[in-house]
Amino acid sequence: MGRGPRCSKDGLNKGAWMATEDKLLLDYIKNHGEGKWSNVAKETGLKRCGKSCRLRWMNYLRPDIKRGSISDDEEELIVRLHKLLGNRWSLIAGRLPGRTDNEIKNYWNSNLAKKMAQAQSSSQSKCNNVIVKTTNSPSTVIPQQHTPIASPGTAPTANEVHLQNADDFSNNVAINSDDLVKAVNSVDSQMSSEQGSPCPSTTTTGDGDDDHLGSSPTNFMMDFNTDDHEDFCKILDCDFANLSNAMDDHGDHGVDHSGPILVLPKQMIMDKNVQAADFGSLASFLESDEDWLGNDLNVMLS
DNA sequence: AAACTTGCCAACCGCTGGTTT
DNA sequence: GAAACCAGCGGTTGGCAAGTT
Repeated sequence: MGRGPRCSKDGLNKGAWMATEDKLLLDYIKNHGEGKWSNVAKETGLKRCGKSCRLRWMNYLRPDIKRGSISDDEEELIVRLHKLLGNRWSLIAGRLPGRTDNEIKNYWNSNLAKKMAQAQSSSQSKCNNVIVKTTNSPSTVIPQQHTPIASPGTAPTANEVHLQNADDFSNNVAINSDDLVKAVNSVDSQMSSEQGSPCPSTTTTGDGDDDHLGSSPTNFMMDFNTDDHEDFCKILDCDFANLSNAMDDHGDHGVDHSGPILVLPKQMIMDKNVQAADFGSLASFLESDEDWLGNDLNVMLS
């Protein structure tokens, strides 16, 4: 696409970083702040490309990085977030203070993927159906034609689960999960600007304005996992148009949704009186031990 | 003790999207 | 508008340590 390689390989070091290289990079960041990675090599004499420097800083040298094993709570959060977001490691990491996307990705691949695969194989033998949950009627059981998206241990795929008839939509609302991700990002930036500071759940590196730690998202899921559902409601309030569009479009089966669709109980979303309050119940729903993206929330693609 | 296997994790690679020139 | 630059993301790889045969 008209661009050469970003990291010229000539004369650059590769592989594990030496302590002296770390020191050069740390000194540079101390003096100049994060960013301008392409200048690091020029100004420090470090024989590493900017990309490599950035990675070293983000994954290892940053002072707020939490070392040590992943706790049970963190693991549970990773599993839940992965169900919601798929392999969007940076988004997941943004909700685990001190953890890097690389660390979470590695942890998933080496630990959780296997666990999830085992859990899935045991549960799949019990049930090969997808349940569409409705507010006013008993759950509708639909023959599963494919593995639902976000099945444990796998990234979301373009699999499809067909409803038996269009009436099954009547009590449900479709939310494009990509829109949900946008909403999460949107509220992140909104809350950051409201607070005029980086995410309260992440620590800053020191003194300056350029102490932004990457995207510094709010710790929405961590907060959400406490009893405070306010942030979750905020998300859906602040970018409700996205969700509504996906919802409105869903009656038209010709609409091309780019991502997987979550089907939620319609009443939970449509009733203006409960717009905020009922997302608390949605929060409770998501909080529950139910397999909310696998079965109780039907996941499908248009 | 040596050879082999397995698992972990830091780092690399290719790609994308946003911004600048 | 095109090209170049840059930051960032997710998939993959390679080296190392621990465990097993």
